[in-house]
Amino acid sequence: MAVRVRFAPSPTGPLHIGGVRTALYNYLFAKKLGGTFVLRIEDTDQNRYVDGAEAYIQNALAWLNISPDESPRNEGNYGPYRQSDRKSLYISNINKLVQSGKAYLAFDSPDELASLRSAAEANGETFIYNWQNRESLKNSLSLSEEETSALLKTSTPYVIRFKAFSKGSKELLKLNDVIRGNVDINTSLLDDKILVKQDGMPTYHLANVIDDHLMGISHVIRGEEWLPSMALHVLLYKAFGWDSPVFAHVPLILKPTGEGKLSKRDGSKFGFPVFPLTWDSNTPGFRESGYLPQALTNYIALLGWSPGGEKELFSLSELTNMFSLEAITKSGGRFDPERCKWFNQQYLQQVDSSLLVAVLEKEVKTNGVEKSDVDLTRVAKLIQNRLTLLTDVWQEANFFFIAPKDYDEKAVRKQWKDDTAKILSSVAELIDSADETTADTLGVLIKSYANDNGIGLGKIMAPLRIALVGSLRGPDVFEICSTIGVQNSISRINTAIKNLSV
RNA sequence: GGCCCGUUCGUCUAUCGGCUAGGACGCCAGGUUUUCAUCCUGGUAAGAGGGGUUCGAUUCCCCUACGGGCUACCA
Repeated sequence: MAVRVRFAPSPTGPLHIGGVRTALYNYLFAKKLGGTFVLRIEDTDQNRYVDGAEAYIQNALAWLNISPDESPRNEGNYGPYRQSDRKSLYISNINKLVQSGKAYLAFDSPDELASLRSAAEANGETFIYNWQNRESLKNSLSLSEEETSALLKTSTPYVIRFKAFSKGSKELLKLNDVIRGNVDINTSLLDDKILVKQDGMPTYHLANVIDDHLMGISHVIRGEEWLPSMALHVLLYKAFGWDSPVFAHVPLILKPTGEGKLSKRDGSKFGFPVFPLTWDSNTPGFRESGYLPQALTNYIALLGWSPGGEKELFSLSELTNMFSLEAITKSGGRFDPERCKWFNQQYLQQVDSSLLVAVLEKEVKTNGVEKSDVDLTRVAKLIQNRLTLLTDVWQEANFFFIAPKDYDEKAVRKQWKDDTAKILSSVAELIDSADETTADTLGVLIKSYANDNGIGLGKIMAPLRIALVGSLRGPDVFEICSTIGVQNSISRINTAIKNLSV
């Protein structure tokens, strides 16, 4: 049978990192087995629909290089790919279920049910709409045919419920999950879930089952929050007379503290992004925060799945080759921002420096540098292994383009001595007279000058760095000197002498 | 409360009955770099508790504890 999997988010806002991982696992599984990865938009709840969310989902997947083979943007032979466009399919199928007596109409109002629930709660009990009390509630099972059609004639609002269990039927339902193995469920404990809402729209459960069947979905890979619904879904497939797909419920991604699943608000709470792309000013994305897509997919793939072995860095195609549902972990994993950053740093060191040059070009412009002869490729190579995030670029490179305005006080106090000014002006002269100004020749020149004049190199290097950078950090001094050029270097040295010598 | 799932270093994980329990992040120390970072080397640190089964349990079973999920006319 053809492998077809789907990622089926609701367009209720930006896609968060847990959803991203579910999508990734679906993608990896499909690609590994030469199957098809489908994106279906589950927009049956019009109240929660958020404009732009669907576009966001597709853009996020595209950024991560895990775009679906079939989607609303790129339809295959199983469309439409939005549930709001599939309403007629739900209606025709649910009618079959009602006719066969496996589902029924219920006229109880939300208010009536709410008061039943709170009354039960007051007694320390739980109200469940199921075989134990459905005969005493207001529905097409308890009412006579005449009563029911009278209610329908007056357009009394109703929902359609699934008849989950009847007295005398088999209680034990054996379920299988690829990740969790066998799960036995007592179906007499199930409630009669609403399948069609008063507004005529299907609930998740109904739409999901019908769509997965109609779209030929072979494997349902989804979050663990759906595990309690698996029994209902299997029962629904049976009621329709359809085969169930294979189920795999992946564990949840937890907050860094472990208290509950990672939520949308945790990003700002813990100071890291939880969304792939920036959604608004309160919800920053990994992309805008300086993460590389391959770093994110690598980290997230390994949060809840492991190929074994001791390698950690894998490309998307390597992940694909090794992926298997069976190797997915059973327990939830905490999101660890530090580890995520480490992956990014590793990838940033491997990336082609042209990417950094592009970032540099932009930063140079936005930081108001008017004219600069500095070789951007050279700067990119010098700072590349100093970056953790792409957004670190300017912080690591600004002094190549802008002369220091302030000097690190602590460094100056420690390294700027009485004779520093004198030494540095000789160094400036030395640089000025140099025939060649590569980092190497400058290094040789200054070192031999120090040697010939009995001056410790320490008396030169630290002050020179302070003059050029403003503090004791950054790449090799001779490289900086050579990269910004002789004239720049000399002018910075003279400025420092003027500002720092008393 | 009820139902379901889970539990190996602080965190992510390996182990599919033989363990001196391996790797990675983090942290600590040393080295390289006359700066900082990178990089290298080393160190730190774990199978929730109690019962079984077995020659032998981290691994299989049961109980307890703890954690998580679900319990909507949301997905």
